[in-house]
Amino acid sequence: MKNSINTILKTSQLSVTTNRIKILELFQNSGNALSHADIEKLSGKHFDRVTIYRTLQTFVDKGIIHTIPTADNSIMYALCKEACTSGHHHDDHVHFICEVCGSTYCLDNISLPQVNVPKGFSINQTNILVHGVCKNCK
Amino acid sequence: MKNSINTILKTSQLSVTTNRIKILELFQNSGNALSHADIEKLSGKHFDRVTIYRTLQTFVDKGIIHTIPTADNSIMYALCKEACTSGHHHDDHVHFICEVCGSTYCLDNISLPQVNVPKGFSINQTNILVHGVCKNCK
DNA sequence: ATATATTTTGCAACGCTGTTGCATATTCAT
DNA sequence: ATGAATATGCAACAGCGTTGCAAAATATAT
Ligand SMILES: [Mn+2]
Ligand SMILES: [Mn+2]
Ligand SMILES: [Zn+2]
Ligand SMILES: [Zn+2]
Repeated sequence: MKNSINTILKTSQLSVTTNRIKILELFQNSGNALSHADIEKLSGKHFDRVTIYRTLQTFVDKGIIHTIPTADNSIMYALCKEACTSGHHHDDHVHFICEVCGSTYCLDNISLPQVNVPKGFSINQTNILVHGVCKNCK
Repeated sequence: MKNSINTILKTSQLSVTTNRIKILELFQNSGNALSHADIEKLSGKHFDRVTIYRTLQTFVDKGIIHTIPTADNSIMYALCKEACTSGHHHDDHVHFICEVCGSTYCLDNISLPQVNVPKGFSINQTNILVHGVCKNCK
């Protein structure tokens, strides 16, 4: 496990630091999306707030994680499962937020629906956010 | 026009004030969605920042306007066109953000696509945000 | 129309989230 | 091991939104 984290960081041309290893571990162990606040709590406040912001931004830039816009204007982050690279994300999947447990899921196995727009409009990117109850909470 | 604004406010059991009339006029004249910052600019800073926050929140509570979550974590507001009432919104339509002019459209005439979720998940609400180029900018 | 009660507004102060500059510490390459 | 490059922590700051409270505006009753 720690080996694969090493690989992820090195192939992204990032220094391997305690901080980055710990944050990547949190994502891998969680499975679901995490917020900045989640990471602060889960890490036991061992590293600085600013460092977490910078680490998350770096990971997004490198295509290691992607952001998930939410209805309450917080930002969630989740590991990229598809072949995302530096500056080129391919995370076009539905995101699901459970109203009971609060978990945010990346539904990457679900087909993205076709969205219709009026004549003259053209689509570049589609974000779909679904609220409901997850399978663990039903 | 001012008469219909009067009606909107009174049927929502709200006092008719200069402030609320002005903000409703801005929405009616704009046609597209507005942010808090937009309103501050358009109103010429004649009323307080806090009053705008409270007015927007009141309008949302009363079912006069609805919020639109955006990918850059700002909040946009738009007039409710469907029969929204206090505490019960029915604004299930696609929102479109033009990457050229920045306008946010409520596409209430477009059919909402069917989103598939895995077995065991149930849907309560769907938010669809489309980025692209609008008909005025193509 | 006037007086009273209710609601709204503006101001000041505050909290939360995220950012930047810079000196120090850590990691990397030789 | 040494020096260069990179990452971190700290402090300070900015922006956005919230709250308490007194003054002003609006609605209601007489
Ligand atoms: Mn995702
Ligand atoms: Mn809308
Ligand atoms: Zn759940
Ligand atoms: Zn446009």
